[in-house]
Amino acid sequence: MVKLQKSIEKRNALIKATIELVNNSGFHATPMSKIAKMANVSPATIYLYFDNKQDLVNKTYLDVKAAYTKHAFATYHEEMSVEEGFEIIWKRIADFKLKEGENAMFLAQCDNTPMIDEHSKQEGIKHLQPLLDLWERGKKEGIIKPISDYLLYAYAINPLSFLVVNQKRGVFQLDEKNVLEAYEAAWNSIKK
Amino acid sequence: MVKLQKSIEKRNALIKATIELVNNSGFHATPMSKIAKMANVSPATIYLYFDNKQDLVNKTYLDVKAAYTKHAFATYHEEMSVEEGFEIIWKRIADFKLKEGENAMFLAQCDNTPMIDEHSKQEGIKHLQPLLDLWERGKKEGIIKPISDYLLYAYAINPLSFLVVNQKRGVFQLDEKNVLEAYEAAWNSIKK
DNA sequence: TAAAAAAGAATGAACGTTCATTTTTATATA
DNA sequence: TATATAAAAATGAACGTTCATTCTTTTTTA
Repeated sequence: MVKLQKSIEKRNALIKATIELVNNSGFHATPMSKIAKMANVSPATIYLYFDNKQDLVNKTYLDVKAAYTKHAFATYHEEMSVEEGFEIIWKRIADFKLKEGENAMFLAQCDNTPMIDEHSKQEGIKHLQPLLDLWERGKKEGIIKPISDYLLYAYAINPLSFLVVNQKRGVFQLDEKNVLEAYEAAWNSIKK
Repeated sequence: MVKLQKSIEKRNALIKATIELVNNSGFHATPMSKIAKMANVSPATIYLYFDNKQDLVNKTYLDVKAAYTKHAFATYHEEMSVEEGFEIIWKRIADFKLKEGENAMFLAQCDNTPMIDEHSKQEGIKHLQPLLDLWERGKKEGIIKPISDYLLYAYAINPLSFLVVNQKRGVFQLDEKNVLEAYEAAWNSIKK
């Protein structure tokens, strides 16, 4: 009788390879064989860690989304004022997108294609609850415009994805000055 | 001796089928055979109109992008004030995204994946020049923040894509009230 | 030493594209 | 106006390749 323990490093290598290859070629244009090669693993081994290709990309998506929101809320706590909370979260998100461009680009692709199962997408959305709660509080206190969460998200957070994707493509350079200007634009668009 | 004239209706049917199928399944998951079937055409016929699958999707992208910008600038002319010009263009873009959700969703997928050739993407960007010119003027007149065009685009225009994509997925409903609120958010984020 | 993990080769299905052939179209001729 | 004809347009079947997944065997681990 032996304890079941598949190596977590191998799983991580597979996730990492998936992100890089899907970023460069898209989901259906990256063969399992290539993912296996990049992770230094046999194609058959992938199936010890994931049910199939779809399961691999779903789990990759949820992993990255979890890392993203963990980073976003790391220094936030509910005792903060709405302004301070928003600034902290926004800047942590910007920080994630800047430092982990590959991950951010992968999320953008997932969110704009039919690549990920609807169920996994719904799971991913749940991670953002603390931000929605903060907005709820901001609306109650009359600090944030009383409009839909989707509108708030569209103008406050989502533009960062656009910037990161275009930065990765070499069209645009995000730097500290840009980030401050972007923060100001974000706050101006949602504050009352 | 006979004049060469391939039917434009058939080409349009192929483009339309490509948009719908790629929206639902993604580029690599839509076989040429399916596109052909939806356009009521033999698979081989596609190759009379396009070089190959990649060419088909590139041309589809440029067609949709051209329709998008034509719609956006239809009622704009350079004699307008910056405020008026921006409002007109912004609302025309919103109108396009609302009325032609399929097209808007297709553009969002193209802009966030490696699906389209880099060269075709560059071609697509050129269509937006009138908007960039307007911003240039707005910056000179001190009406618009003196920041990068990408930042302006990210906060003024791009959020609409997010809204349309999420609307199509049934998560969110865009209506006239929302659109007005979104316009206000857009203008607040870029005005000086 | 026995179960778990991993490997590489094999399998069968799906797909983009091409090929050989048929159908349509527009004009030239009677 | 009716017929002939040659090029263009369209077709369905076929080809060769690629890929996800599975199978059998080997290696690792405790």
